[in-house]
Amino acid sequence: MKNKSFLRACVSVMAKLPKVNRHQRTRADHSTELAEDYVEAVAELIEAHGSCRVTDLAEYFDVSHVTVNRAVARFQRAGWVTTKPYGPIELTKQGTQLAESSRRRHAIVYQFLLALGVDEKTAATDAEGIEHHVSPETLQRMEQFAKQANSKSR
Amino acid sequence: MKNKSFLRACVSVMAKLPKVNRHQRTRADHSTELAEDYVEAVAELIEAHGSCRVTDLAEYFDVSHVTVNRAVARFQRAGWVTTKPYGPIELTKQGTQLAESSRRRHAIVYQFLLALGVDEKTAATDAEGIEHHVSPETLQRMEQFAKQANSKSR
DNA sequence: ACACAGTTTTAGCCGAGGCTACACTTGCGG
DNA sequence: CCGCAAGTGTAGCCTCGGCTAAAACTGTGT
Ligand SMILES: [Mn+2]
Ligand SMILES: [Mn+2]
Ligand SMILES: [Mn+2]
Ligand SMILES: [Mn+2]
Repeated sequence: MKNKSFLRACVSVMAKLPKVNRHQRTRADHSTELAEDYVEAVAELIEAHGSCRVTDLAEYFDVSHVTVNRAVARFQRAGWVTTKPYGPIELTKQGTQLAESSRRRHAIVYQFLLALGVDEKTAATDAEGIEHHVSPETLQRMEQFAKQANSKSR
Repeated sequence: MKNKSFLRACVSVMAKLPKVNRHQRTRADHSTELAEDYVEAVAELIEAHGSCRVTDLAEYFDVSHVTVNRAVARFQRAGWVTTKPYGPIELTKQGTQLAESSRRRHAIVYQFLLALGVDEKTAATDAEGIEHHVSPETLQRMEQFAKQANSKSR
């Protein structure tokens, strides 16, 4: 019975797994996840078009402009972006910082997946979700691995 | 200006990133994420205690028993678990299958992070979030890497 | 100057996933 | 067999993140 032994293997691996509040951390990650994607997108769109409007973000994320509008209002309250009525969306100092660290992390995760041998499209998709759950320590390991793989292939 | 050049590097990496609907995939991942964690936990608890009750899950996830109750009702409607009033929670055939594949994926991601050099506690925490965003292709690469690292160290 | 198209905002709906307070079952120990 | 603690369920609240429909604003071309 191959299945039975696999089951036992799983059990033994997961039993050793330190279970101290890891679900709380994951829930916390999710609460900032959308904000991270938004500030990243705002930064990208400003660089690409010179400004970022509600409709740009709606198209970018493939959601309705109404959804964007309410999200932007939340993130304004949180201090990451600023907007005047009917005006473009800009990043605050904090927002810029968050965007930069998020983009750095996102880029590292993406390049890491490429270095691991994952194809570009899959790497892009997976990185979009994975990035928000990567701790500084893991990120550092990923960066190191990607750099190493890069230098070898050159 | 170190910062300026880093910024340009980020831009060039992310510009090449295939952006076809990756946010939709991430949103889809999130909609099944909790279900995956629940069936995993139910399987674990049944193995450990012989049965799984609402309070076990509440303690496991560190949420209120009410939250668990409603989630279990949702997952019963979805066909992953069964419960009778005031009775224990069991997995359906589908639920058992989902639990097995989720646990397998979770274990691989965890061992992969260990192989990458991440410490146990951090690996456990990060794996809890990352697991839900790892595609079959990426999972296969991670498994391969973990196996390789394991055989080297032996 | 003004109409009209495009953009933004508001109103109001939904489900998921968190909570507290309270009500109801169940299973024991005395 | 009864009472009480622990477990389970219900009622009702919240925020987030999705939607459609409709109203309000802006900016451009004639
Ligand atoms: Mn990102
Ligand atoms: Mn993302
Ligand atoms: Mn899991
Ligand atoms: Mn998880």
